Amino acid sequence: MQRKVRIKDIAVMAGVSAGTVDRILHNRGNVSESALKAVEKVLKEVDYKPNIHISGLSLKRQYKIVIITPLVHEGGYWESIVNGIRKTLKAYENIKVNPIFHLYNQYDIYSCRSTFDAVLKENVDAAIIGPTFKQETQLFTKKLAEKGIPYVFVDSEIDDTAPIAFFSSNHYVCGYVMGKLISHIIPPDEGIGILQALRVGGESANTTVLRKKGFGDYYRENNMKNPIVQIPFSVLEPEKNDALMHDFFHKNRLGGVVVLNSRGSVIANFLAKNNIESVKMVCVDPTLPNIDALKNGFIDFLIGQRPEYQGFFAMRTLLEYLIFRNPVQKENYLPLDILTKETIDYYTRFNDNFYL
Amino acid sequence: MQRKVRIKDIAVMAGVSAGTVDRILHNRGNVSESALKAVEKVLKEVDYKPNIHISGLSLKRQYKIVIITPLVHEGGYWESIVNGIRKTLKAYENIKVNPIFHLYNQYDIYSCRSTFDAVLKENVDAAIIGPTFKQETQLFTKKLAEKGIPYVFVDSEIDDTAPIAFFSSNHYVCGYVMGKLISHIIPPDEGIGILQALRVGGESANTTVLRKKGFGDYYRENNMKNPIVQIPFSVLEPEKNDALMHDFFHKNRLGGVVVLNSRGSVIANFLAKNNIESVKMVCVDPTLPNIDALKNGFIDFLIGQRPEYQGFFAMRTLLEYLIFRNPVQKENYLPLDILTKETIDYYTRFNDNFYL
DNA sequence: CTGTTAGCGCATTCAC
DNA sequence: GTGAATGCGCTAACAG
Repeated sequence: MQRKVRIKDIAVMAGVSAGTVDRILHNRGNVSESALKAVEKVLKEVDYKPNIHISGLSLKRQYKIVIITPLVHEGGYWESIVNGIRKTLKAYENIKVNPIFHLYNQYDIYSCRSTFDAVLKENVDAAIIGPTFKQETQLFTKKLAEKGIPYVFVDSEIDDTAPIAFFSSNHYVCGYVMGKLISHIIPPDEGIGILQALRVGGESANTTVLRKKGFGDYYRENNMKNPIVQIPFSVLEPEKNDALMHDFFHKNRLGGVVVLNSRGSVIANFLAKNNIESVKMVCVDPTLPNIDALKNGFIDFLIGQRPEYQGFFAMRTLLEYLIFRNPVQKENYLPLDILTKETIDYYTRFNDNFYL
Repeated sequence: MQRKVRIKDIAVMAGVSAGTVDRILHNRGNVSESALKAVEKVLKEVDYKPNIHISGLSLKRQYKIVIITPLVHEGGYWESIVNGIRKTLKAYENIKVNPIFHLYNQYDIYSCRSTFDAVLKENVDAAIIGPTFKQETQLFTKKLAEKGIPYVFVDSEIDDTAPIAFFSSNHYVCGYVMGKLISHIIPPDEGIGILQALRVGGESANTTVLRKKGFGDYYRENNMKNPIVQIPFSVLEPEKNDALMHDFFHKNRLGGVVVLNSRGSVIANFLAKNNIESVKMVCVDPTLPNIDALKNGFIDFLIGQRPEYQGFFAMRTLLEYLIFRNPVQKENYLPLDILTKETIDYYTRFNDNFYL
């Protein structure tokens, strides 16, 4: 139980004052070469860990942080991410941060673009980005980099960008596991329906593409024989979906459905309404409607991506980086949780109560 | 973004000094009736949330907390619980606590008894207990209660005790889900082997009994037809197990094995050594050997109980209770994580890195 | 460039 | 009984 080393201790050991140590720790300059050397020598010998809460207590600086995400829906995936971000702010209440939330329509590239433009006009200290459109995000982050504004990604990463960190699940593995799970619960000869959303601007979300690849690889590696069929579906014209699906399920006799985006409940509800109980489902994201479908037995396995933690750690990492400029771990893949009817309640209750 | 209310604010509102408010908040007495009323009135109007970090900063008191658990093994279940406890201590470093770890042999009731006796002789402020033997624990906690020492359980709860809280998974549901998983991966006619450990003192661990009940209920509710066979196994005479199992697997042709305690790797390793690859396995607890077996394909599904979080929240709850005497939530069931070969790495990496 | 000082929110003296 | 003063570890402002 040896006492923690404090700034004061370092000051004594280096033969300088606490103020000087603080200046060095924060790279505030105005320090002589000799003082710098003496302190750095001590720092190498001892393991100094600043106490972030106390630090924040006396820190006058306020950090302006933008959070840019797709539109948040109640009980949805992005709400969980935002909740996680808010939990960090609560847990580190001593640190003064001014969070600014910007939401864009993830199915409309123009909405995303104008949100990015708006952010660039503000003067922010850092950004948390939930990306959807690859090129737009690359352009945006390039401008952030030019301004020296650090940023982190949540949900997924984007090629050719330089975030200080990203927090996401491995979407490829997610799809791979979905393949495994569906293969466990339907006979090897029955058809599997796949759902994939269509976006304005022609791009399919990066995450879905990766999941599809994972699913396909599992399918091939394990010599699955189930016929694969695409389920037609439109996010922008939802009124057409019911007819599309009626037609589809009339023509196709499926053993199971795999939904590679978070909209599994749409299919599940369709099946429920039409009393089709034989179709097994594997879906992503414990959103409220998905949880309902899981509990009612229309979804058999649901994959969770710990969105609260993505948000929580993204904000926490950003704060620690802003305050101490410590190097941070860049790649952060969160667990993929396999949820069933039996385990879902414990899962959600825990996520609701976990604060800190 | 309204400013947090501080003790100072309450003092002004109630027309008293900060010292008086503090005395009232902590029930230290020496307060006049009129001051008490004025402050309590204000407290009802505002939502005062003390900042635990700053509180600890100026708190002189040191808390002596015993942690009583079964022996800790490297990469084992109980090590994770202890790690979680340590993480709380790190996250709340401003709070001065003197943790005392007591370990007993969970397969020997006499070891447990003498550990409890030793603890009763010390003067502690609170206890975290990982219970195994029902009666012993009831006797022990009764004595703690007489001394007014608060305690919390991790891993499982014990009937007829009054902990301020317990943190465990729902072992019944765990067994139930294990039944579901094994039913997904073996044909309906193949045999299932069940493993259950034997203990000195005749008692089988409470957790295993509950899991067995859950498993049995799933089996019956779903009209499973697989023959069930007990696998002979001894923890105290491990040298006999190899011969026992040889004999057993020679006589029985199994489709799968369900291990209701954390020793699944023992069977998995046996199967590996004897090149028996056709037997599917569902086990509990991502201990290092179990993780190995999962990755090598000898275990197919592993159930995780978030032991780190059990420890983390147990200690955190205890500290908050000791410092603020706030009411705490008593029942705390952690999630049951379903792990596979594909997801295990993300799971363990996350648990290793989660600090706070 | 540097040491000293005040103050963050809170608990704890110690005079009054 | 009570308010004012002190200190926890850290940062910021200021005087030299």
